[in-house]
Amino acid sequence: MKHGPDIARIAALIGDPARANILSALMSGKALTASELAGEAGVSASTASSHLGRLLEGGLVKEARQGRHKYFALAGEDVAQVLEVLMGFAAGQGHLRTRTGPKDAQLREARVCYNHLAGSRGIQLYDSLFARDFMELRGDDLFLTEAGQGFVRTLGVDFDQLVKSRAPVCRTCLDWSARRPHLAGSLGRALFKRFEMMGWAYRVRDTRAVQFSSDGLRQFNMAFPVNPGSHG
Amino acid sequence: MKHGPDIARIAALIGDPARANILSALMSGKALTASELAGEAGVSASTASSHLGRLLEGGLVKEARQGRHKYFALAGEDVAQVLEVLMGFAAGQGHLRTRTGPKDAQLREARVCYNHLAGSRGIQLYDSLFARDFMELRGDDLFLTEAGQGFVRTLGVDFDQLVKSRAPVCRTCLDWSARRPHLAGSLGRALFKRFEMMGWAYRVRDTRAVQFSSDGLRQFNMAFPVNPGSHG
DNA sequence: CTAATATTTCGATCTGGATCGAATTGTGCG
DNA sequence: CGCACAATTCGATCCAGATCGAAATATTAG
Repeated sequence: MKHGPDIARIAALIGDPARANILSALMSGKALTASELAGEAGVSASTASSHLGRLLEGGLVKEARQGRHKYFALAGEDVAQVLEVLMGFAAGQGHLRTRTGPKDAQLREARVCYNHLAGSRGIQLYDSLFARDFMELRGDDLFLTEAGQGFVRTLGVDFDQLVKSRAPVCRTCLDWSARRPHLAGSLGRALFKRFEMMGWAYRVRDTRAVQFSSDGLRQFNMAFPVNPGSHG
Repeated sequence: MKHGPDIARIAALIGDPARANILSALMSGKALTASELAGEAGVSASTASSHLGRLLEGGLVKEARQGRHKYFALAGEDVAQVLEVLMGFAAGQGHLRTRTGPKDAQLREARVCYNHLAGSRGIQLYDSLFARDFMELRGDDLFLTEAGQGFVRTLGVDFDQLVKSRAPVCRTCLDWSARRPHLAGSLGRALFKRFEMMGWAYRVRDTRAVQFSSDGLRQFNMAFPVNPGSHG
């Protein structure tokens, strides 16, 4: 009866507890098999398969066969974005599934959002890039400046490679806890991958939490300093 | 079976077509009666009432009795935010309920997001405030600079009044069409209200679309100039 | 090829919740 | 007070879809 995008369709997909659990599990960015996801969601393999079929058709997840396993992952950052915002709202509603624990604080500090860094550290990264004129807005899109491109290269990011692929390099993703944008896009993913490779940070098993090593945090803070009050 | 916020609960609320229509209708920012919403959703009064009860309990809408009518509105900007992002994703999925028409182009240009300006004009406003150093980031939050406070006063916004109320003055809302943040918060609301009062823009009946008058647009462009490539 | 494991399909069941119309309650108007 | 209209409650119906177990199918390992 109405105009506008069909939000009911996709909200209904997320609205089932089993599917929501599946999607939440995939927010870690790791691709998981159908049986693993069945376990996460607490349902039988057959029901999980049915749910995955639906999510697939709905464009929320994608599959990748690999050997005898079939791996599932979120279809893209758009999906992660939607889930982030939903989580942010649900959390704000005070309807946390489990009471707020120490794990939660860690998630606010640093976590992975599908494949890029989120949480306070993610925001720090985003702000720092702006503050140092490494990133800027042109029209409606984010771009790295010349200086910014040089900068990320010093961090070991193959920038030319990123540009070659058709995926957007810089993109905004809204933060779960702080309600502030942070850096997504292929650059966001590449940077986080570098942090992992350089041993600055690592993922906590079976969680979205990201743990910085003490030395890694120092290096991170040097690479992405914060100058309060000088956004731009 | 999992950690993290209960997104299924709220997604399920949005996931019903009738409720989604109700929420979409409320995105116009206007408060509507139960019967009006029933009409929007295309269901009987009794079912609408039931849905509204659910939405109320779920914290997505709030009610305000006024005379013999009971007006419903979105519970807050958080809700509008969630709906915006969902719409953005659904639209990107190519699952528009109706094919993209002229109306749609107008929505991209300027529309109301709950109570503040969104679309290209909303982004222009947001960017311009940054470019002219009227708004800045301190830590995780947005603030108006001294100059910015003076500026909005020249537009007729009672800034002190905004600060007095406990609601956040500046807040980010992610844009539906352009995937870029724009200004929400009580300032976003106040500014849009001023645009209406000054006759710069008016809402198109029964739509979220915002139409600028030709003179109003000129004034708007003067007040919020765009300097491409100089974000900050 | 055969065995083992992963995944999907099928058939059957069961239930939450969406829906409506009629009756009831609530509120303001005259 | 009583009428008119708004809104909710109630009772009844009905169905999409969530679920499972078992059987069928795929895929790799040996």
